[in-house]
Formats: sequence, structure tokens, C-alpha cells
Amino acid sequence: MPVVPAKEKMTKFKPERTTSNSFASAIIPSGAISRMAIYLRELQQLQRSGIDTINSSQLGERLGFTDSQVRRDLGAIGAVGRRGVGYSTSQLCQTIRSAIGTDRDWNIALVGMGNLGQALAGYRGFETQGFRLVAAIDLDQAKVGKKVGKLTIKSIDQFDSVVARTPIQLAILAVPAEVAPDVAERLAKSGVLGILNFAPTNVRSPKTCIPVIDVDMAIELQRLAFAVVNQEASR
Amino acid sequence: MPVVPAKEKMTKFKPERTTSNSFASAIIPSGAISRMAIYLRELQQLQRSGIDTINSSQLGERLGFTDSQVRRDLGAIGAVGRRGVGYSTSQLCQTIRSAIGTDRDWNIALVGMGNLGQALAGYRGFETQGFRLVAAIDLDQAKVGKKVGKLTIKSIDQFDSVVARTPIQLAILAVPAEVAPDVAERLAKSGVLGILNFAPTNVRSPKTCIPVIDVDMAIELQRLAFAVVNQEASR
DNA sequence: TGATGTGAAAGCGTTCACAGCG
DNA sequence: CGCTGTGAACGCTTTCACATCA
Repeated sequence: MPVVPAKEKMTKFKPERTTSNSFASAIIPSGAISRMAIYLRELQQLQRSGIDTINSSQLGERLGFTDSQVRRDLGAIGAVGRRGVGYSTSQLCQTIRSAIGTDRDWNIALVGMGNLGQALAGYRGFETQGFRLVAAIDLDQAKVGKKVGKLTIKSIDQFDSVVARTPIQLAILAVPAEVAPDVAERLAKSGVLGILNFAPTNVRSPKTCIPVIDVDMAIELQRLAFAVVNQEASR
Repeated sequence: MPVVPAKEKMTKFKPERTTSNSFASAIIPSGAISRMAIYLRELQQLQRSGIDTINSSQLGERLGFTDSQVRRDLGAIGAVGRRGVGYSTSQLCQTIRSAIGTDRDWNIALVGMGNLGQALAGYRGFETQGFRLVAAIDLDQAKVGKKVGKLTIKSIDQFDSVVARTPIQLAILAVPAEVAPDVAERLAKSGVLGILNFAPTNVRSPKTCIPVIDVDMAIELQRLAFAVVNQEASR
């Protein structure tokens, strides 16, 4: 039997984007989100260099993506370019920010002030993307009260009162793996909406049903080792 | 760009691979590699708890994967389970390690001893996966000669002589974004086979054609922000 | 009996190729 | 003319469903 293309216009949801602040409940490929952040990083560099227009192949070439993929990604968030010209870098930055939700500020608590926590506290590059470190927490009473940058380390027991004063949407979890799931649950209970988890363990559970993004250095090294053994290109 | 169909294969796989245990060469889905590392982490925890057998649904449930996916992944690296029973945790650890290449040791140079570099130097969890920090490098002459743990910080100019003494396969790049591409190129020239890049910039170039895995905290936070706004579950 | 292992189907994301438009 | 925007093809990944076997 021949396949008859009973072609029907299968309309996918279009992002419905008029200006930079409209509501876009589009289905954005999850892999595209990471790329959005990469585009944004590159566009900001371009802006600093005074370049205010770029086309899909140039942008793709700089990052190792195809022009086609760049256009798809940008199209998915409703970015519009000028045919024959390209995209406006500043406009594109705006559109991407509003698509991934970083056109507003996010308050962050840093939980766990060991080596990694302290390094993260000193990390520039959060603020420039609209992330503000507003609290530093540790489980160890010995560390409570000490200063890290402008922040005074608080106990986890003080967390609720901290949240009462300053709303905190996100938490960076940098505590030992043994206690990470418990702490994560506690944070979720206190109203934290998402966790960036540096502990090398799974902190998801029915009790902690908020989004979690994991960053595990050992896992990344393992991916690298595999890529090396297999002579893979990456990204 | 799409005019000339000079079809070139972009960033894709190199299928042919032989595990050191069996003779079965398998094509491992790239996404599966990250999961392998996650399986491994969980299996090691299970082993420590004295559990020596696990089936695909139990393992999947702990990590948020379907049983079906677990079996496919494990099948791809030639792991064998016992029908009606499950997989041997210790055997599975072995098989995964040999599949991703961490059944042998990897020597690592840590390049950039700022906040993050120093935190990484103190990070436990590399060694347990067969990664050995054997050199600490910084660009700042003021830091050269200082000790970080058991390592003495060396200048980047001494890198070649360090490699001559101790072969170094991987580098962790934790230098400022401005200098990262140059340093990456230099490392590749010195024979480093792969780079774990913490600098928030693209270090890939025709001159640096070794595998690179990027870890950008700001990007991960942006992914998290997106997940929160879209009420997504993660992983 | 209870799990594995795996064809086949379904689902997604990427790339192709070109119409459309400034 | 050059580049965007996008159906359609393609190919990879996941899920389904069940034969298979200790």
C-alpha cells in the first residue's frame, strides 16, 4: 500500500511574540535552552565589541553550530531577523533573556560554604546574568556568623526567617552528598523554586519535587574521558 | 550557506569501539554516556550499602529513568544481567568503567588557581573515579611556588617540562575567560588530550581540536531559571 | 515466575532545501 | 542578491511490548 500523504496542516504552537515581553508558552527543545545561554554569552561579547548585527551562519560558526540550527533555535523563541541582513544583537539578547526568564532578577541562596561554596561566592558572572547572591548558609555552626564577601553566613535553621525578609527563588546546593537530599527537601519546603545541585548524588524525591539541575564535576570528567577515548568532537 | 551541498559530517559519532572486557563493539548513544556516569555513582553507593544485585526498574526508579532505558543503556555497553534476577552491582561497575574509559587512571593538570581552581584542588571525588591531580598551574608568577595541598604551583611555561616527567592526559581549565582560548591552545599543543573548561567562553578553534567539555555555572543557572518558569521536571 | 534483551513503533531534534522577502 | 523562516526528510533516542530464558 502506498503511503498517502494525507497532508493536514499540523499547526504547532507558535510563540506568539509581539514585543519582548509577551507570553511565550512555546515548546522549546530542551537542548535548545543550553544553546540559548551560549548564544547569549556570545552576543554579549559581540555587543561589547560594538557589533550590532549578526547573521545565523556567522553566529553558528563562532560556536560550532550550523546556521540552520541557529535559525531554528532563534525562531523557536520568536526572534525575528531581517532578511538579507541578519539579527540585531541587542534585540536578540533581549529576546533570549525574556525566553529563558532572565529578564528579571533571581535571588539565590548559597547553601554549603566549604571549598566549593566559597569559590562560588566569589564567582563573578552570576550578577551579569541577573542572578543575585542574597544569602549564604552552612550547616556547621562554627562557620555561622563569619563573613563571605558581603554576606554573613547563616544557619540552615535561620533559613525561613531569611526567606521571610528576602524572597529567595533559587538555591545553589554545595553541601556534602550525605546530607544533600535532606537539605534539598528542606529548601523546597521553605519555598525555594529550583536547585542547582553540586552534590554528587541524586536529590530528587517525591518530597523534593522542584526542578533540579545537576553539576557533577566527576561526571563531566568521565564524559571527557569517553570523548577522548572515542576521538569525539564535543558539543 | 545552504547553496553548495559540500556535505560534511559535523560533530558526530565515531561508532567503532571495543570494550576492554568483551569483544562486542557497540554504538553508545551520546546521551547515554552521562547516564552511565550516573548509574556508576548510584551503583557505587549501592555497593557500599552491601547491595549486590539490582534490576533495571529499581535502578531506574532511584534515578528517574524508565526500566526500559536502563536496559537499553546497559545493553549498549554489553552488560549482562540474569533473567528473573537483575544485574550484579560490582560487575556492572566494572563494565561501565571499562566502557567509559575510567578503568584506567587519568592524570590531570589543574590550570588556573583562583577561587575555583583552589576549590577544585580540594575536591574529593576525582580520585575515587580514577582521576589524579598531578599538576597545578597558574599564569600569575606571584602564585608560582606556593603549595596547594601536596602540589606546588608551576608556571605555564614549565608545563612542557612537567609533561615530560609525568604524562598528562587531561586539563581542567579554570582561568579567566579572556585568556582561556590561548591557554587551551597551548595545552593542546603540549599534548593534552582533552579539556574540562570552566571558563565562560568558547575555547574551541581549529588550533584546539581536542575534545572539550564545558561547565558554565551561569549557563546552568539559566537552565534552572527556565525550568522553574516552565514548571519542568528535570533530567 | 520475574526479569532480561530486543525488534518495531513512536517521538524528537537536526539538517536539508528552497520559497519568500527586504 | 543574501539571509531568513520553515515544510519535509532524515536519523538518532526512547518507549512499547513481548518472546525468551535462568
